[in-house]
Amino acid sequence: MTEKPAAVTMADIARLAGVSMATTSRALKNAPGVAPATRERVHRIAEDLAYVVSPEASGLSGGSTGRIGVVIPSLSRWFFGEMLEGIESVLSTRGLDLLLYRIGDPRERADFFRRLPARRKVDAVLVVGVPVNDTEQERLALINVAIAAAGGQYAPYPYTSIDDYAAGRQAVDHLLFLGHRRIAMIDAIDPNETSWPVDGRALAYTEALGEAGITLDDDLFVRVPWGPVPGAEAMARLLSLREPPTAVFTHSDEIAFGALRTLRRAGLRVPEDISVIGVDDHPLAEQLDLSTVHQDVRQQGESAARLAVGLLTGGPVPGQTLLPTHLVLRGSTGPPRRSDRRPT
Amino acid sequence: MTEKPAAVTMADIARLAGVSMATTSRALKNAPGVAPATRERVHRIAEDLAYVVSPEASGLSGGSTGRIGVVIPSLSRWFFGEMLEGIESVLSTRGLDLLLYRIGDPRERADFFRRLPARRKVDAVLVVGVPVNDTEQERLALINVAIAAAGGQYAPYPYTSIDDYAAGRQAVDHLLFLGHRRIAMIDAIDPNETSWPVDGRALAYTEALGEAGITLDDDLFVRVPWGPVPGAEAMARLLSLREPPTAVFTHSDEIAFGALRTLRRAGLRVPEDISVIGVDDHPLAEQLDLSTVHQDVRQQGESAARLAVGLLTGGPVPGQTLLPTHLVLRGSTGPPRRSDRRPT
DNA sequence: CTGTTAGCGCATTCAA
DNA sequence: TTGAATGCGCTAACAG
Repeated sequence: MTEKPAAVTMADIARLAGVSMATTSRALKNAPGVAPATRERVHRIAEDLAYVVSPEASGLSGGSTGRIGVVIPSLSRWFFGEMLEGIESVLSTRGLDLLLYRIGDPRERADFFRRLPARRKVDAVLVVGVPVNDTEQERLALINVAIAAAGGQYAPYPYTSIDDYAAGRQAVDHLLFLGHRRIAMIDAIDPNETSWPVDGRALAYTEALGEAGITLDDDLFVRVPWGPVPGAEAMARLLSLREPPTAVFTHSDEIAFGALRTLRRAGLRVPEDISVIGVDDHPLAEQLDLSTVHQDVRQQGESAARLAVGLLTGGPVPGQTLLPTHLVLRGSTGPPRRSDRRPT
Repeated sequence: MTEKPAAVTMADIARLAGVSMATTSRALKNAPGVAPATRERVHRIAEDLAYVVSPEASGLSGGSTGRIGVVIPSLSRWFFGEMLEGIESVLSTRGLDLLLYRIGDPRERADFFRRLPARRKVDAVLVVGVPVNDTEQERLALINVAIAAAGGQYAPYPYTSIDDYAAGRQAVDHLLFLGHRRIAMIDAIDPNETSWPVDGRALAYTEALGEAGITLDDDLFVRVPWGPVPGAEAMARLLSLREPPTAVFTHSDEIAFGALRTLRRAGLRVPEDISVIGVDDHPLAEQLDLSTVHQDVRQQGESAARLAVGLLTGGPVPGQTLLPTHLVLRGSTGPPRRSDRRPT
């Protein structure tokens, strides 16, 4: 292996420009107090030599890293990918680098909070979709940097998300409006969580039914791990009831996809026999003609990233940003059959 | 904002341990030449004080960053998310950090290669799904670090991917085996690319048909931007032909999803009227009962990450790793109707 | 507006 | 096996 050629240093360009390193440094970072002519000369020389400051040296000396750590449970799921894209887009325009920390299963999670691999490596941490419990909060505090959160907030950090309760109400209220009375919900549980915090969407389900004077039926509320396959199985369970629901509200679209599949296999028609509605407006929801509650995940990512940047620059940041959601009605929802309207 | 408390430095733990910083440094990194007792004492004290070395200082002094830059076109698409997950998993076990650089549209791309934001920030670069042209290769070389690639390789870097040609043959040969003669392909083009390199899957399509003695029909080969919506539109175009195909091979599953939707809306039955097969084995392919060619994307990510790490540690790395693919037959493919077997 | 002076926290010589 | 000395490349006071 050939040795790396020594990189161009600031000293080099200072010499070439005939000024001190201090001036060079100021000129390069566009700090005030440099003659325009000098500044331009320095910039040109730096450009010619394709010079870039060493982040290590700069960080060591200046105290900041120019990096933001993003802690996230998944990279392959659409929701998190979209979120990450939003985050990345604002960080990159701010010239900040994005350091990725994925914590999927409980082991990785425990490991992250025990070892804190982000220590001394980032200026701020952005926690995405991970409810941080008290113990974890204590550990996280050791990193000693600003912390913000997005999409699933159960800790005292500034955060951005949708209003899950409102989203749930939009879906369930619509089913009620269509005339459904026997409405099921397939909720998602995180198998990693010992005690999952109150789910806004599930709360919306129970309250909406309650307000409509409908007695809750435990059989109609099923909780499964996230994903299309568990969604399909849950739907099968609902179909095996003596009196199946006429409509199903799922925690997210990808669960609904599974549910739709079960219905198709069972030879049932949607929405004539059963209505289905999800949450997300996943890109494939349109392909599957699934009614859903739209949320702009990318925008959540952008907003959360701005929070993190705001904390960094010391600016005032809102403690909580709730982004709006709205119904997207497609072909998977409709009124129940007449015979179902007035249950025996 | 309260001032950050000064962090624990190596000098602190050296003092506590009653040894020099040199010894402390050696002990901490388990370098040879330290008495076991000393080493253990140092480690214990470091543990107690929750000390971690400053990567900035260590990097500045030692010369490496401990970071790998990943250049990737999308984060929200399943393929890239899955790839990233594979990459992240091996890097994290190696104690390396993952710096994310997304280059989506041509502007971001040009910007990346012009500014080279990864300069001096990483020990190696992993390029995912981005064909790097000659000019870009020259620029990339300026970063002066090891480079590896994954999934879409058109540059002289060690890389991992599937054999696109083989994957295409698996799909098209199967359609031929079923008895189809009038087979269409919906290929994906990257609108960012001026001259897209030869697509292995498209090549497989033309060669397979050629070997079967089938004359190519330009109308049956359509190229569209990636995604379900373009896929749906392409399918519509194929259906508008005087003599539509009896089977369609799509560049990827997500294009096939769109195609399936068009067929459903058109009231056509799959596979009785038209067969559809994709590539990827996307998680939702099963939900949609789509036949496809399976590839293990996560494993590609892992393999590529190992390449990058290998380059770093100076170990010998294979120039090219091709991962296997295999047919997954589901309900979207079947023999053509008898009347179609012998076209007039 | 510009230069001088000190470090930032650590890894390496080289001696001992 | 250990320690002292030196420098990695840059920023931040402080003077001028």
